[in-house]
Amino acid sequence: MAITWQDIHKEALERIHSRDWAPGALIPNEADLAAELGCSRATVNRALRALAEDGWLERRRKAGTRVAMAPQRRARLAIPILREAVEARGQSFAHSLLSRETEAMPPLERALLGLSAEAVTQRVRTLFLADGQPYALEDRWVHLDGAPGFAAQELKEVCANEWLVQHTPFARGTMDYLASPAGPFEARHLGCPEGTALLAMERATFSPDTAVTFVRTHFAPGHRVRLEL
Amino acid sequence: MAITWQDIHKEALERIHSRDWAPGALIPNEADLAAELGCSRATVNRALRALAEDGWLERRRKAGTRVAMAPQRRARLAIPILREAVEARGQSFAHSLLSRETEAMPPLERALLGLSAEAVTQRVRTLFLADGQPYALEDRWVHLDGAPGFAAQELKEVCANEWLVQHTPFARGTMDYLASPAGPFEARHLGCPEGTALLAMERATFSPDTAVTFVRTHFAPGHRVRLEL
DNA sequence: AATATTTTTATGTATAGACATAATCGAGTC
DNA sequence: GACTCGATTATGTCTATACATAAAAATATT
Repeated sequence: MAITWQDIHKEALERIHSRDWAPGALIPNEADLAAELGCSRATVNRALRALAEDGWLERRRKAGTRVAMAPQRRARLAIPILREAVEARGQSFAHSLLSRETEAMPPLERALLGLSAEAVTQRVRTLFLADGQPYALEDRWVHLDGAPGFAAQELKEVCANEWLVQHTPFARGTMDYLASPAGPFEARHLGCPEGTALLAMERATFSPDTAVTFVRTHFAPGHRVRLEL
Repeated sequence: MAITWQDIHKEALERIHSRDWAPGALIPNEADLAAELGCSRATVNRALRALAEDGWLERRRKAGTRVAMAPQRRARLAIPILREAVEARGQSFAHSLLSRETEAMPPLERALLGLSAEAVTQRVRTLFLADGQPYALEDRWVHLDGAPGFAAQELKEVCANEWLVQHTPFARGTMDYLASPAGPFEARHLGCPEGTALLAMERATFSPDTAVTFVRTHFAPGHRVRLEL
């Protein structure tokens, strides 16, 4: 077959790696590259666009394409779906509902979701186990108006996380990672001393219309989030 | 102008959000969509491919395109370049070299980089300041064979991080986030009590040929990493 | 010299048409 | 039923061409 855009992609990456195209330098324009490499401009465009999306190149109309000063500025993170993360390691997955109450959100969390004090929310706390060992402790508030049907749902089989993923239209959100010392609650359920440094994740989720849920998850001691670059 | 791929992208996202195209369901093929929406198949392809890259759709040859069961499974993380992160918040950026010695890597870190015990490495510790306040504490090993010129470099003006980014061909690596209690060294330099829960990042970097560097960075208390979904 | 206007140019994108490729489906076979 | 194998089909990609658009560079105007 003819030259594929992957060929061009590979060739360009090699030129970047070899510093033939040095960081900050302007590279030849698409038309010239197409002529040099023996393919159409569209193919070159496809390859260079992919490299730009991954942060290797910076492109601007008329100004041309240059190698990024700090290459590889973006990484993809697979959003953890707890069940999959656990089962991918060949461990058994289980969860147990610790508590579920209709409870107003604290002002701080409420502000993050942009909800008024009148919004009705439910607090659900769940412990996740991998091979019977504590894996993560989830503290979740669900905005009932944003998740119709949630209140009526038993959470024995399906955990809150999975129910929401499958039943609410998801649009956007934020996810923060931070370190947090274990409080009495986390210490008891994760089986570690109070004050242990734990990795925590805070996630706010919005449907196209309104806020849906805010979660704070504490992971068991030693947990890591890995990104491949 | 004619219909753009962004139009199709938006239209498709709306159909997903409205559950007109429900999770798991098969959507019409490209040719049909092109006919329905009044554009060429290439335009539809561009839009659907973008949605697939962001995790909204799953595409397979012959099998067709379906809405992902757990939509939005990937997030982009902007890899922190400390100087940029600090300056983006309008704060002044400074760094101070705490120590620099030729020192063998501990076996654990060495194994991560796949280096033999003979590899010559330098250990560099740097404190980063934002508006004069401690921001992050970096503990770095540099494999001198993988970073030619590093040993001769003064690190007063340019910090190790920036020098390496600009002078070594970068290819791939891993990045882990974890929680770690402050030891005496971190406590002293970050100005917090020993045992404080700190967010830490471990990063291994490889050039096309060999391992380049391993870094462990402890961030000041309260630090967060944010991902936009 | 500062400012406004035009020209130029590299990337961005749409199109029709063609072929490649993977995977499913169904027909025929054992 | 289990299997092989070819037909079918949806996505993947390349091509050539055309025009759009942003922004830099050059030019004209004040």
